[in-house]
Amino acid sequence: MIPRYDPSVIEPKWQQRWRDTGAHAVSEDSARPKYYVLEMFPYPSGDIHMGHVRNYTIGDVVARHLKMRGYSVLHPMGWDAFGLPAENAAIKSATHPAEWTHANIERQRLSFERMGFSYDWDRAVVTCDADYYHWGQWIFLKFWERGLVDRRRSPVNWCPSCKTVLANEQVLGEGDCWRCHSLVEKRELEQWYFKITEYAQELLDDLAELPGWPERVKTMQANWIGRSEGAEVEFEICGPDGEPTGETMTVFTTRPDTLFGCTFFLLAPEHPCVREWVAGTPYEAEVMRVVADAGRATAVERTSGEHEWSGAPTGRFVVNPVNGEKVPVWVSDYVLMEYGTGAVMAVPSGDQRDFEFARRYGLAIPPVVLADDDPLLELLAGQTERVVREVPWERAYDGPGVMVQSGSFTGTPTGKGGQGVHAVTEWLEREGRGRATVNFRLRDWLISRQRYWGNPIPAIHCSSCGLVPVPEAELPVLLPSGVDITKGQTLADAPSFFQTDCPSCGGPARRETDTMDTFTCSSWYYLRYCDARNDTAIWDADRAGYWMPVDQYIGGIEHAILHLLYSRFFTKVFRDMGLVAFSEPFTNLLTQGMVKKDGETMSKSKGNVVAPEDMISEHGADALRAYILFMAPPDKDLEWSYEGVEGMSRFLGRVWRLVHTVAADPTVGEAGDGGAADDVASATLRRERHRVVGKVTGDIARFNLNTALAAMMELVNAAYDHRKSRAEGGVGGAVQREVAQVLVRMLAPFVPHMAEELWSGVLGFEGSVHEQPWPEWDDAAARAESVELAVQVNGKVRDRLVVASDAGDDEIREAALGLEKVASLLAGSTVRKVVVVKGKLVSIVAG
RNA sequence: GCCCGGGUGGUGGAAUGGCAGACACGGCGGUCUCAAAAACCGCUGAGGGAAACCUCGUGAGGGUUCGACUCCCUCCCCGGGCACCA
Repeated sequence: MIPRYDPSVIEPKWQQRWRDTGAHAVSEDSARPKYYVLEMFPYPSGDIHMGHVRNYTIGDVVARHLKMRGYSVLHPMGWDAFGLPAENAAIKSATHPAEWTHANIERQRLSFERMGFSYDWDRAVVTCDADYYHWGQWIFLKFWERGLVDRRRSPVNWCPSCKTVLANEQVLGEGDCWRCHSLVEKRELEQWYFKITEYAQELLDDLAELPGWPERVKTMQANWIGRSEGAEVEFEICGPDGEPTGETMTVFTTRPDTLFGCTFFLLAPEHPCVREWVAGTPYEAEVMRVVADAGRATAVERTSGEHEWSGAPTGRFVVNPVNGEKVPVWVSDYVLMEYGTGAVMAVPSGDQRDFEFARRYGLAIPPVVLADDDPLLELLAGQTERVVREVPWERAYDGPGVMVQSGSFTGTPTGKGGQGVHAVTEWLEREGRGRATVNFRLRDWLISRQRYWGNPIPAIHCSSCGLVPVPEAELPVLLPSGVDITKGQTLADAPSFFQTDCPSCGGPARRETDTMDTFTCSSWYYLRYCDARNDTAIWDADRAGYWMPVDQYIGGIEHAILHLLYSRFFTKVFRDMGLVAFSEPFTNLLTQGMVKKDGETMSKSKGNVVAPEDMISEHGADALRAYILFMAPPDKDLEWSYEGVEGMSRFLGRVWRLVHTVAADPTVGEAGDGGAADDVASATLRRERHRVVGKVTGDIARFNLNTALAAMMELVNAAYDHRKSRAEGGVGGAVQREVAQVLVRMLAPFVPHMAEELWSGVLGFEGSVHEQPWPEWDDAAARAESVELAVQVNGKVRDRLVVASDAGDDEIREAALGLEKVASLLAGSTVRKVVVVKGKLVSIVAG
C-alpha cells in the first residue's frame, strides 16, 4: 500500500531537519571550486509574492544543483529594509517603521523556509540594522575622502507625494516617481551627490567585459550613460551695446563641422545669464514669459511630442568663432539646462529642432552640408562664401555629405564623426576657441533624501569649519527613535539628534538631517554576505576574495539601470580603494520574467494576486516550485494557471508512486550501471535514462529549467511504459531501480523535500540526497543500435528507413534508394543528389 | 524617431539549418467502480479520405539552401526601454 503523497507532512519535516543539521551553512573551502549564486534581496513590504517565488526558486535550483556537482556554493539572503513604504505603513498603523519592517522580515523569512530555499541564514543582512548601515556610512566617508562626494545647489527632481528629492534614475519615462508614480517637479535645492560621472567612461567600456549579461540590459545602461563625442566651442559675448566684451560662453556640439551654418544661439530658460541680460530691456517681458512657461510646464508636457516650443530674443549677440559673424541670442524651452552647458549653437540646416525654430521665427537657414545627390551642389560646390541663405528643403539634413559655404573647409567630406568634424575641431584647438570633448547623459547620483527611514548621512555643518565628516570612530550615527513620523517629522525635527559639536573646532554645530537613498544600501550588500558578521571591518579581504565576484545574479529587469549601474559604480570605487581586486561585481546576470495573471501584472489594486502561501497549503512548496519553473523559460513572462499547478502536483504523484513501487518490489534487483538490460524494453529505458541525465544537466547549465523538467517527465513516462511491459514479461528490475535512484537525485534541486523523502525515507539511503553527487551519464549508452531515418524526396518526407546506427553513408543511400515507395516516386526521373544526415534523414534530389 | 525583445495548435510552450508542435494544460474516449473522484490506458494542428495516405500549415512577401520556425532582405503587428541629449 503506497502512502498518499502529502507535502503538508513531509515538507515541514525536512525543513526542520535542515535547520537542525545546519544543512545550508557554508564556509570558504579551498579544496573545492566556489560558486556564488545571488538573487536580488527583497524589500520587506509584506507577504512574499509570486515574483519572489520565481526569482528565488530559480536561484535555489542553481545553488542546489551546483552543490551536488561538487562546488562550494554561497547562497545568501537578506532584506533591503530602509525606504518609504515602511514609513507610510508605520504612519497608517501608528507603529515605528522598525517594528513594521522587522515583523515583515520575519514573515518573509518563514515563507522562504516554507518554500525550501537553501539560504545560509547566518549570513543574512538587514540594511536597517545598525551593524549594516554603520558600514554604509563608512563607505560615504571613504567616498568623501576620495573626492566622490559633493554637496551642491542645482535643479533637482522633487516628488511632492514622497516629499523628497529623487535621483535621475528614479524618475521614470513619463516624468513620474519610481515608487509612487506621482508627477515629479523641478526644484532648485542644495543636495548631496555621489560623483558617478567620474566613472561614466569606465561604466560604459566595461559593459563589453560582461558577455554573461543580457544584451537588453547592456543596451539600456549604454543608452543611459549616453556618451557623445563632439567639441566645446567658445563664442565671444557681446555687451548691451553689441560690441564684443572679451568674455566667452561655451557650447557643446557633436557637429562642429556645421559651425558655418550657425545663425542663432540659444539659452535654456533656467540659464543664469538670461535674467541678467534682459533685465530692464524691451526684451524682458517676452523672455520672462518663456521662462515662466517653461517653469510651469511639467516634465511630461515639456518632453511630449505635442508640446510647442516657444522662444524669444534676448537682444544680445555672440560671435561665431569660425567666421566672426554676430548671431542673435534667443531663449527657448527646448534647450535643457541639465545637458551640456545649457547653451546651444543653432544650425537650422543641420538640426531638425533648430530648423523648425528658424522657420517659426523667420531666421536664416543657410546650407553648409550637402548630400552627394543634392541639386544645390551644382551651384554651391566649392563655394566658400555664403551666397544661399535659405535651403529649399522640407527638413534639416544631418547625414553625410560635403561642406559648402564654409570658408577654407569648403569641399571637405563630412558627417557625424567624419573628416570635417575633425578638421574644424583641430582648427578650433589651434585658435584656442574650442577643444574635442566627450559629453555624457549620465548625471551625478543625487543620494540625499529628506526622509526619516534611511541611513543618516555622517556629516556635520559647522558655521566656522563648513562641512565636516563625522569621525570614523564615532560611527555609526544612529537613527534616533524619538521622531514622530505620523506627524510628518524627520530628523530635522529632532534637536537631540542634530544638535552636536563640531569634530574639528569643538564649537556648536548641526548634524546633517538628510538620509541616504536606499539604493546606496543595496549597492554593496552582495559583498557583505561574504563576511556578514564582521564588526571590525566592512569585510575581510580574503573572504570577499574567495567568494566574489557573484557568478550568477538573478533578479528583475526593473533594476536594469538603477541598482545594477550603482552596484557596478560602487565596485569600481572599492577596487580603486584596494578593497576588492576586480572591476565588475556580477559575472552572469539573469533577468527573470514577470508572473502575470490574465495578461496583467499581479497587483492588489487589480485584485488578481495569487498568494504563494495559499498555493503551498494547497499543493505544497515542491509543486509550486516545479510548476513555476516548468511553465515558461526563466527569462520570459509567465501566465499563471491553476490547472498548471494541479498538473505538476499530478506529476509529483506519479514520481512518488513510481519510486514507492520500485522500492517495494522484491523482484527489483540492485541498481548499478552493470545491471543487465535484459530485454528490449529495458534497453530502451536504460538509453532513456542516459539521454535524460545528459539533457537535464545541459538544460540547467543553460537555464532551460522548463525543458529540464519536461525531460524528467519523459523519463518518468518511459519508466511507466517499461513497467507496463514488465508486467507482461516480468524482467528488467535493475533498470527500474537505477532509474528511480537517478530520477530522485535529478529532481532534488527542483523539489528538495520530496526528493529527500524518497531518497532516505523510501529508497532507504543514508544521508541527505542533497549531499549526493549529481548522476553521471554516458552519451554512448544513450545511443540505440538502430535508428529510424526520414527519407525525403525533393524536400518532402515520403518514407522511413531503419538502419544500424553505425551504418555508413553509402549503405544508407543504397537502402533509401531501394525503398519501394522511393523507387516509384523516382520513376522517370534521374537522381541528381543524395544527402545523408547521420541519425536524422536522407534527402534525395531528383528531376 | 532610435534601440532591444517577441509573433508556432484551443492554451502554456518544444525544436546545434534536418521528420514542426517535445513536455504539459484543456478536451474527447476507454479501464476500474453501484456511482463519482483518483489512478491507469488511448486519441487530440487544419482540411480531405473507409483506410493506406494526400494537401496545407510557424505574422506577410521575397531570397539563400538538397532542406528554413531557425540564416539574409523588405514589411506588418505586439511588448519593453530611451527619447527635444544639441
